[in-house]
Amino acid sequence: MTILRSPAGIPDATVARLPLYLRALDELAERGTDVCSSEHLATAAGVNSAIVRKDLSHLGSYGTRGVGYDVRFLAGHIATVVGQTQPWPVVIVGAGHLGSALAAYQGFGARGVKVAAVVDADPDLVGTVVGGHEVRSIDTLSDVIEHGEVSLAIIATPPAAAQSVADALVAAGITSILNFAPTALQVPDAVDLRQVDVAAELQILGYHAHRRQAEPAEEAVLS
Amino acid sequence: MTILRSPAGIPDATVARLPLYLRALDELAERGTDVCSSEHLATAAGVNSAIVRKDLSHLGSYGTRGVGYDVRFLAGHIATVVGQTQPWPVVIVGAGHLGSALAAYQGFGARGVKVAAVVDADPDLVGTVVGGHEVRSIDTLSDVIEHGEVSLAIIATPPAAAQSVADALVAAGITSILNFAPTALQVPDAVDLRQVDVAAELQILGYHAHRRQAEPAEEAVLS
DNA sequence: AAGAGTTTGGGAACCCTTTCACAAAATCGA
DNA sequence: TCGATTTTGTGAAAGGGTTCCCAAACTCTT
Repeated sequence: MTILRSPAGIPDATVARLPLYLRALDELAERGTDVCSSEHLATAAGVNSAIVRKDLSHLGSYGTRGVGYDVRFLAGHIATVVGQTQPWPVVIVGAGHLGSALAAYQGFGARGVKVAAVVDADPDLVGTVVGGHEVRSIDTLSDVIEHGEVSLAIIATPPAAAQSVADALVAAGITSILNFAPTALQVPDAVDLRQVDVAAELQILGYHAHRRQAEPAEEAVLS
Repeated sequence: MTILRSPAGIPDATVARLPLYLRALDELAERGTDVCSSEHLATAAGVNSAIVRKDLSHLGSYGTRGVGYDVRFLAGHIATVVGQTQPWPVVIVGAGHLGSALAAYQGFGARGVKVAAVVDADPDLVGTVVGGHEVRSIDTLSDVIEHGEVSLAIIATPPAAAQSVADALVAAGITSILNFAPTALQVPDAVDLRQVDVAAELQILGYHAHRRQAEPAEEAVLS
């Protein structure tokens, strides 16, 4: 049996926060801030300062004690670490409501993501334009991928179609998939799969809301 | 300073998986499966069986050794635990591409979520219909909330507007927010905030893809 | 030059989550 | 009825991640 190592380097939890730091740093840079403390960055990123320092220490020591971090330098360094020196080209599979919304999203550019293609199985949608991208037939998927146009894929199809789309993506050599369809996809270990499930997020919120209602607002601890 | 307890009961990691089990169980029930093992459910939910058993043990002992779990019964029980006996009404703030896509999403009903209202600040959008919901003015937000129409809120606005929307939601008494805007919102401790950041998800995938490229496919461990 | 004030980096403790492993409880076949 | 087989439920171990805390390193003021 094969075990997929996650060899050297950066803990998963840290990797998941690097994009937040990057976003926060870009914002700070735009506002003209040259240097920021871990406390400052923590607030901007929505986490606490201890975790910022620990996370950044995994990337090496780029801060100055008594001063803080150089905003532009740190942003550049994180961008390098996450491989964002060039925009990542992504293919969006599914040009329904969600796929169209993603295709039209203007915020990708600043975050190192470029929509390279939008494909759909519905002949009526093929040829239409969403967010400046002409929808191609799903039959062109392997061409698009194998010609090196894309390295990341987003699945925005109905759940029933998601598994066969995933199979096609994997067959064409894609190893990174972001799945919006609410279904558990089966992919090889070597493929990196992330899931976004909006209904599940709401249900999690619902659980806590439900408990708050049930319980008579228990006492807060500590003076 | 106030500390928000997460008092008795179910670990956060388990709560986050309950919606997946619920979805998987509903699928199994539709296919006519009456009983399933932890192994079976694990495959359907995309996790491993040890975790399924541990998670379900937090809800009480509802399985039968040597047999498995009653699909319908377990689904009903989980639905009760997550407070999904009645659909949760949600308000969507922002009727742009993403807000419209969410408003039009047909899958919420089956997952215990009901879109109660869609609001936007743009006068040109107010009065239009998205996914069967007439867009109301954002000025009606407090009315909608205070009249008990909704208990969950989705922010689907541009990042610049997100904080003021969050403030308005909190002022109106909302305590559960799902934020799609790529910005760190500042809310009171008592408010439950979850974040969906599509670009960040892609950047995380990018990091791993980047590493795969860089490293010459290191050896697998174990024979 | 020296002392006061800031802020990083990282060791150590703590906490949460996952995985392991197996006794207990059920079914089934003979 | 009994032994073989299946599968749950759960202690215990292992593994990560977060938080705490403080020495070290820097700036600033006097």
